[in-house]
Amino acid sequence: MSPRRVTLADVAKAAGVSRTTASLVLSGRGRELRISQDVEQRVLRAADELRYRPNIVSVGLRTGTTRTIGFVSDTVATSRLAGDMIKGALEAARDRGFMLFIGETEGDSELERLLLQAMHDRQVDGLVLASMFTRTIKVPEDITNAPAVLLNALPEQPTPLPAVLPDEVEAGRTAARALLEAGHRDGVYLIGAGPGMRDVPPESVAAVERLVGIREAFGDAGVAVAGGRTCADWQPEYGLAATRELLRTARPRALICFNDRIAMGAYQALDDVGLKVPDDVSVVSFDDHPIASWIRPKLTTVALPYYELGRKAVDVLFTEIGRDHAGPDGQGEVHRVPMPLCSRESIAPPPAAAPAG
Amino acid sequence: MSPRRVTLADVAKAAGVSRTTASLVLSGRGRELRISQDVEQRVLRAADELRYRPNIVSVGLRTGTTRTIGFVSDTVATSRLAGDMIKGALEAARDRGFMLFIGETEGDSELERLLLQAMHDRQVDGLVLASMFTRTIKVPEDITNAPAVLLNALPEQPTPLPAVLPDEVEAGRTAARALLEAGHRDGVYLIGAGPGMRDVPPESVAAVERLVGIREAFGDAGVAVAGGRTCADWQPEYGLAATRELLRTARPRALICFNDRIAMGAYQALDDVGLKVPDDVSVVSFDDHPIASWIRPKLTTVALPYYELGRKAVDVLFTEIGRDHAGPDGQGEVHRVPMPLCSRESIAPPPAAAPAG
DNA sequence: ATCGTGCGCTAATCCGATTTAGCAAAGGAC
DNA sequence: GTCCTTTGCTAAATCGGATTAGCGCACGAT
Repeated sequence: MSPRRVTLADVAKAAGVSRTTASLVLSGRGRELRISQDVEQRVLRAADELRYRPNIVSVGLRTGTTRTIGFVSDTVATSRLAGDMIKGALEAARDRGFMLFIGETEGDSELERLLLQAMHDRQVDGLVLASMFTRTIKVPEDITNAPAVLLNALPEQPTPLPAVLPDEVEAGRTAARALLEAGHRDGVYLIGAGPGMRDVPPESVAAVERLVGIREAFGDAGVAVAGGRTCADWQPEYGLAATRELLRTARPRALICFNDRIAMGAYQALDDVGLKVPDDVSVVSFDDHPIASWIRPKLTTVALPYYELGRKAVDVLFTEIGRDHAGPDGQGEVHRVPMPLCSRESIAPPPAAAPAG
Repeated sequence: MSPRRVTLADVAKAAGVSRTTASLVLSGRGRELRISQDVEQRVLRAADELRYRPNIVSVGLRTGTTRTIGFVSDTVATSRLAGDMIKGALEAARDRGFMLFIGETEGDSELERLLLQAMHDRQVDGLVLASMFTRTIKVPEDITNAPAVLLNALPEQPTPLPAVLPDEVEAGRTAARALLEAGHRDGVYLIGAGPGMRDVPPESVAAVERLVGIREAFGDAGVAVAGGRTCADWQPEYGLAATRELLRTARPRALICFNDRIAMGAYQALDDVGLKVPDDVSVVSFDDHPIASWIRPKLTTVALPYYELGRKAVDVLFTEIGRDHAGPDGQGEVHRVPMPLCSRESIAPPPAAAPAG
């Protein structure tokens, strides 16, 4: 079918030189090894005319580098949430002429082992180990064969692997400040976790860190959080239930929902009792899920910077690949990516506190 | 750092045989080439003890097959909608010991060219060309170098490439029947396209085919669609606007929304005028987007079978890879994947037609 | 003329497998 | 004893590049 691929030998023949010379010229080492201008031009022209492209498989075999990185996740690739993470990784890789292998473990460590093996069999130059939601993971042992980076995950035990994570603590502060700046000082309730540091779902790094940031910002402002409700799962129905429960005993002025889906449930609960967002109750949330701009009024939320996380992970991976992989270097660095506030329509000054502007 | 990988030569040495023999045994051709039981056992044991795994890069160079397929899309991978398509493809590939390269073109044909090149440079065994939403695409010429399949896309010009698509026409019938079976015969309106065959957004294969199915099912039942509204974009806000507009002049009994986001907007419009779903107005939709089960009442919708689409595409690709790539074989086959109805809470019998059950 | 020295290029090896062709030893026929 | 088979295994070539070592030539110095 397709005409055979053009190889270095073809180029060499067309230029009337040896494969060695052609290789030297094309790898830019012609000068260094004293190839004449004339020959250099001939080779370059031949390569161009024949549309020569080096076979990366061959290069991979000889040099050990395949210009390929593996992106292994529990279920990120196919999570509707974090596709942007892949996108960021994809583009960062593309910028450097690298391709991405994608693999999913679904949390199954046997699958993970197999997947990492398959990637090593294909001589990937590096690995990104990603998690759909921020959490601590057990770093598989086979990892150390190639440079690797944790994405949206922290190692259970100390490892030399660097990690890239959203700056959740600062996000917590950001959310809190958004309310404080609107003038809220009373009746601020949390939905999804809190108010105490122990009221968090297990395994959720995000919950803990967001809560830390929230408490810190309010603390600094001398404001006390009025209360909070945990949710078994951060889904709309649980947000709805938690908010309903809250409304039975309290009259909130503002809600900090721990994610947008919870906020969606909260909207429904508020609507049920005739409370208007943001006039009666302000709502701020986290993630910037697409629904945040679909529900009305549009939700003000602190965005998870998926795209940047993906990019950053690959960037860090490349410096890791570049590094001399000499001795054990202790603890991997943790990179925090800022979470920007998406100001929309769900925050207003509290009714009582709306004097002359 | 990591101990050097175990190679075939290591196994051969450990078993006290030549690399040839080791290769023969491990590739299962030992019997055929008269290798003795004794030697066979020695090789097998050595390979096992050393945990030998063939280097796929090397195999790729020698045999030309890399057990890798490329998944090229406009923006599927990172679309929150169609991640399941990747998942299906990933799992189908994994079942056969294949890995997936992911690439996005973002509709840029130059990027596409580069990406396909990069994949060929890595000797992929086959390609999936996917589109985020069903549409016709211009098939790049470089494609013919390897087996390929179109996913969620139809070729602009006839090609020998097979295509895998959701069965949208049948989905249209399914949606229509869901209403008919609930007893709806009057006041059925379409939101997003229709009622005429010319009232469809450009480029949207889904719109046309869904409309065909809807009209057919109603036609067969002797029922006339009461009317329809097109939407410039199938987003909630346009669904909201279109439904509002409709409500100004009509009193619908049932709505067929062309996707779930439109339905979300329709819900809002109905809510605004105090109409209850499904008691006053039944709603049925397409896609089974996550919000379909988040909004209240939960939306009955005809699901886009993303996961199955991805699986099917890879399955078809494998038969394509298996085929003798001999002569030009005319037109590629079109595979349609069924779209199942997700019955939830948004359909009820029309008020007048709710007699004794 | 002889030797040394750059210059400009190439032969040969390697990466880790697969695959073809063929060799040495044992067994059988005559 | 010779020749032919069959058996059981291996040497060598190959895939497409990168890389090391070194060859042949021209030129200048002696």
